[in-house]
Parts: sequence; structure tokens; C-alpha cells
Amino acid sequence: MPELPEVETYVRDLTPILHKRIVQGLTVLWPRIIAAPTVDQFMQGMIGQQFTDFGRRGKYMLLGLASGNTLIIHLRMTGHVTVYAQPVMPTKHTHVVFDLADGGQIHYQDSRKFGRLWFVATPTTILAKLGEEPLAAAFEPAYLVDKLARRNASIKALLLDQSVVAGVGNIYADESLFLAGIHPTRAGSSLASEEVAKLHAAIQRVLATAIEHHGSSLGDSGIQNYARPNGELGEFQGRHQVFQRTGEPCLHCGQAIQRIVLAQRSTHFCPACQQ
DNA sequence: ATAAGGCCCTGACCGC
DNA sequence: TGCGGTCAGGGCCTTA
Repeated sequence: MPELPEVETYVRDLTPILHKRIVQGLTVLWPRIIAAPTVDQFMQGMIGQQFTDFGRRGKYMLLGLASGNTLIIHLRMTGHVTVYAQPVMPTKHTHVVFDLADGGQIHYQDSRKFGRLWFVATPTTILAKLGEEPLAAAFEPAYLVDKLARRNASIKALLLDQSVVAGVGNIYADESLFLAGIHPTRAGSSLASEEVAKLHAAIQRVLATAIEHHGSSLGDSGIQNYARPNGELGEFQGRHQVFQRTGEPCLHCGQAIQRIVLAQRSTHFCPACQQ
């Protein structure tokens, strides 16, 4: 599933491909994919727009346009953006097609239809509730200590909460907790500040390393849920310590990795390394 | 304010 | 072979 490292890879890959290109027309095949404004307003707004700036906030892709507006894309579980040099027939999972002035096309595809697109004047309202960017300077250990204090939910659930840290999802929550040696069921408020500091460092290290390896490409119920815009897979899945390694030996101590369900999400951990 | 559960969706997979 | 039921999962919404 696309989390921060996968979305970051997407933005870096798309930047040189889409820079300065102009949207001439578009087709919306599944209207619910457009989160805001209305489908008509989205189409009117996007036509004639030129891509200029490319960014990311949490798991949101921010495609800045010459007019000052922004196209926001959230891939959720199975969203894909592909750029073609020539027009291509939409597939059953193609929900939005952007026709580019130079004859190319951008296809938004999404087998589960959970992804969403926005056309907005300013992205701030959409992004208002997000917590700090985990790789930014403002994400300090003290920030995380404050966010976790007085919270009785499990640390796993809190890491998935986008208002605590923006961009961490199921994969990187499990991997960060393993690296920090913290059991996923521990209540947020039960963590000592030294443990939070370890977790803080683990989150940054896991995310930075995953970006270097272009994210994790995994099957989710057999569906390939993430590939780069050019179809290449990420490489970080081969370096997972616990995620989707249920029953396999811990790479640190040899104990079998366990799977439990927390906050309605599969959670993987080493019972020996994470007491 | 926080926490927990439902909902949106589809394809793979299981059991019969 | 075909069918129905179950599962996964991000983020938003509702409920307690």
C-alpha cells in the first residue's frame, strides 16, 4: 500500500515526466473518485492547467499548477498513476484520463476505487489535520512525546493516526516498532521518553531507507498494490524485518514473527525483540 | 477529547 | 466448475 516512501517515490518519478506539461481535456469514468469540488468543476478547473510544482504531504501527492491551484491525489490502497506518450484505451480500473496537449495521457487507475482526487485553490484545508512530516526538522522527539502522552490507544494505532505523524501506514508502523524494540500493544502513554526517542529515530531511519529503495511492492490479497509510475517495483519489501513475515524467523533472534490484529489492521512483531 | 467500529470497494482465496 | 462467504486495508464518518 502506498505510504510515505511510496508516495515520495511517485512524486520524484513524476516530476521530470510531467513538468511543464499541459492538460487539454479529461474524462472522468468513475465520478466518486473526485473528492472535490464537483466533477464538472474539477473538469473545468483542470482543463488548460500546466504542471509546475511537485510535492508531498503525508500520503497526499500535491501537483502544483501554473494557475496557483493544486491537483491533490491520494492513492489510498491500490491507486496508480501512469503517464503514456500516446493515447491508450482505458482499462476496467481506469477512472480518470487526462489528455495532455502534446498528445500524451495520464491515467488514474485504482482497482479498489478508494483513492481520491481534489482540485483546490489551496491544499491547506485538506491537509489541516495532519501531524508533522516525520522527515522534517519539526518532527523532534519532544513532539512525539507530547503527541503520545495521555493517549491510551495502542502505539500501533497511534502510529497509524495521521494527526500524530503524517505518512506512516501499516508497513512502516510495524517496521518502526520492531526497530525500536517496542511491543505494538503498548499504550501510547506507557512509553518512557527514552522509548519514544528510540521510536522517533526508528521511524526516521525506516522511512529514509525505504525511500532509498523506492518503497515496498507487496501483494495485498494477491493484488500488486504498488508499482512506480513506470511499472518498476520498489525494493524495500526484501528488507522488511517483520511485515508479512508471519511464522518466519526473526532476522535478529530467530524467534517466529507473530501476527495479531490491532486497530483492525494486521500487526507483525517479534515476541522476543519487542517485549 | 479520545477510542472503537462501520463503510467504501474489489480480487483472491477457501470450502463445499 | 461454480458459487457464496471472508478478508485486506486508508481515511473519514458515526457512535459511545
